[in-house]
Amino acid sequence: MNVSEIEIFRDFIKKKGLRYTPEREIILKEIFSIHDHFDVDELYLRLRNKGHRISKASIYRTLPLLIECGLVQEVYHEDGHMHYEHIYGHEPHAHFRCLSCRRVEEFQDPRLEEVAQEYAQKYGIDLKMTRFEILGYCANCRGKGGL
Amino acid sequence: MNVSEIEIFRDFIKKKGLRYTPEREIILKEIFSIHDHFDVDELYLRLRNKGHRISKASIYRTLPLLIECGLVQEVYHEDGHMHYEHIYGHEPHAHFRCLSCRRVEEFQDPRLEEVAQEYAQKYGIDLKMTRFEILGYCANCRGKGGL
DNA sequence: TTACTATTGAAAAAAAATTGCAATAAGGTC
DNA sequence: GACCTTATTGCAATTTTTTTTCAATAGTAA
Ligand SMILES: [Mn+2]
Ligand SMILES: [Mn+2]
Ligand SMILES: [Zn+2]
Ligand SMILES: [Zn+2]
Repeated sequence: MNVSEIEIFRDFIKKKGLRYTPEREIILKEIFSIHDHFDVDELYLRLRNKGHRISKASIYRTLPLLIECGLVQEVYHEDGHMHYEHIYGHEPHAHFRCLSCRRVEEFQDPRLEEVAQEYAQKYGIDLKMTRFEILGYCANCRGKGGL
Repeated sequence: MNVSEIEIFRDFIKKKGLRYTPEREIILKEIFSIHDHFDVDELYLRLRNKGHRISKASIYRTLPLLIECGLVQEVYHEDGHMHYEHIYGHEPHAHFRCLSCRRVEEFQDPRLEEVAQEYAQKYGIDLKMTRFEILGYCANCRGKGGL
């Protein structure tokens, strides 16, 4: 676990005139220890299992801050709730999701960033993030009659 | 309003052994009369204002069917709920969303489809849909201090 | 230390989506 | 058309997700 995401978060919090609390740091650290996509409930349970008594309200309040400073991203909405991932220190990547087995695969392609950059440049946009998703049936699931 | 989406939907419903009801057709027609992104509540209110007494439950039950047969798509999740659009008869397109004014712009780029096709081919995926989103601050909003 | 005020957890509330159920009606068969 | 089977409907209740309220706590600057 690198220390730089902590510095980034603290600087961001300070610059906004907010307060850097233990709860915020614990949430940040936990998120960067998850090397997968996660949702609020998973994060909450993980913290809880480690003995932390951090409320879901605090998680819901902290996530937007982490997203705003570019450390975390909403990845996809599935089963009625959002799924997240930490992104600092990772190359931007796209996601394939199987509509049947719900497997999620990541992949990269420089053309995706290119398209985003060019569009941002053309319209004077301050680009914050991109999301590219492919939905379909994986090789194992295709032909098995959909769901 | 083309008739072909109706045929597609009816064929799909029949092939699944389901029943083609007036409610389902009314929902379909209404969706194809909205030339914009919409959410469940907007759709419900539009139907209601036209005198239809279609329940939200029916809308929530019908949307997955329309998505499954490729007529409708989830576009983005914002303000805690999903937003949709009809896609039949439209070129695949990407979305830019301004994080400040929430404006949504559409644009096309053949490279996006290329990337998706190539990935699907490579891994034997039965591709159903792709979603490409750019998030950032539009030319009007940038520099105005974020939110 | 003191003062100010942002943050917290817990509970309540709000919002979104799903489900149970009795009445209805689609659509196949005669 | 009449009849039968069973999917679908609206409504209300429920579940799930997210936000908000509020009193207690605690971060930060002076
Ligand atoms: Mn990922
Ligand atoms: Mn669109
Ligand atoms: Zn699969
Ligand atoms: Zn804007």
